[in-house]
Amino acid sequence: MRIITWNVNSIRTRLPRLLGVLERHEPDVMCLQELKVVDDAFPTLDISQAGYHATVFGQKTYNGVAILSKEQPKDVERSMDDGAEDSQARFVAADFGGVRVISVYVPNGGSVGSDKWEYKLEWLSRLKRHLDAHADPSASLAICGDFNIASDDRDVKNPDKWKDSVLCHPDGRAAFQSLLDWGLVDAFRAHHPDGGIYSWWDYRMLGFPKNDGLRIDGVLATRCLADRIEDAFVDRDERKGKQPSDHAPVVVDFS
DNA sequence: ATGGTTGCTTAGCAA
Repeated sequence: MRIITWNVNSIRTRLPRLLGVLERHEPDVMCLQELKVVDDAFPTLDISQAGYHATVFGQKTYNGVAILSKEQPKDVERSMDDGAEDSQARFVAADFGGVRVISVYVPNGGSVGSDKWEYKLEWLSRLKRHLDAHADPSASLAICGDFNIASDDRDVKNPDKWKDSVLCHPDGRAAFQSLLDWGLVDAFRAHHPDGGIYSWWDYRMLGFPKNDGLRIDGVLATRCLADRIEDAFVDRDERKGKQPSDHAPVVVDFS
């Protein structure tokens, strides 16, 4: 089973690239973030012609997540079901052949100490509580997405530059660790323990040409799934050329 | 300490 997660930063602008990724990598499941369109504007027909179902939780202008899949989704959820008031589309989940897959777009956090920062930490603790209430660490579960957290400095090209940012702050890293402690393995980390492979580069300041990157996208898998990791890589070529997303797709294969 | 770029929406926000 091949799972890809990709923050496309606008499905409208990225559709040609997305169709290319589907054709080239043939994922069984593809988690998307930052669609920036409402459900009705999602290119369902193009995705369908490419051979994929689309489970969409869209939003105008900001956010929006989806799961594309060869198999029909079952038991779709579009919220963490915790009764919280949340106007932001950042969570969608479905079952595919006995594997529960969640596509998440964790809040960026703006700047440390801001309202957006508090929202990020609260959102992460809600996700942890969601797992406590609705998931089982001994079942097959993969949380895939843009976590907006580089969990340690192995995932940061220039740690000194980024150490005080919302992507590397200790409070965010602690929240990420509490997800792992619940019973998840960072699949990409497990396959590349040395780090030095990144999934996001700022559009500004020549981020990509200088490889000033961070790995903030990934797949968190429960143990039974993580035991079956066969391969994990970043499709760095997708960050090249005209109109790239600022994120590259992260691919993980399970036997 | 600021600013740099991209996308959505149309001057300003979010990332």
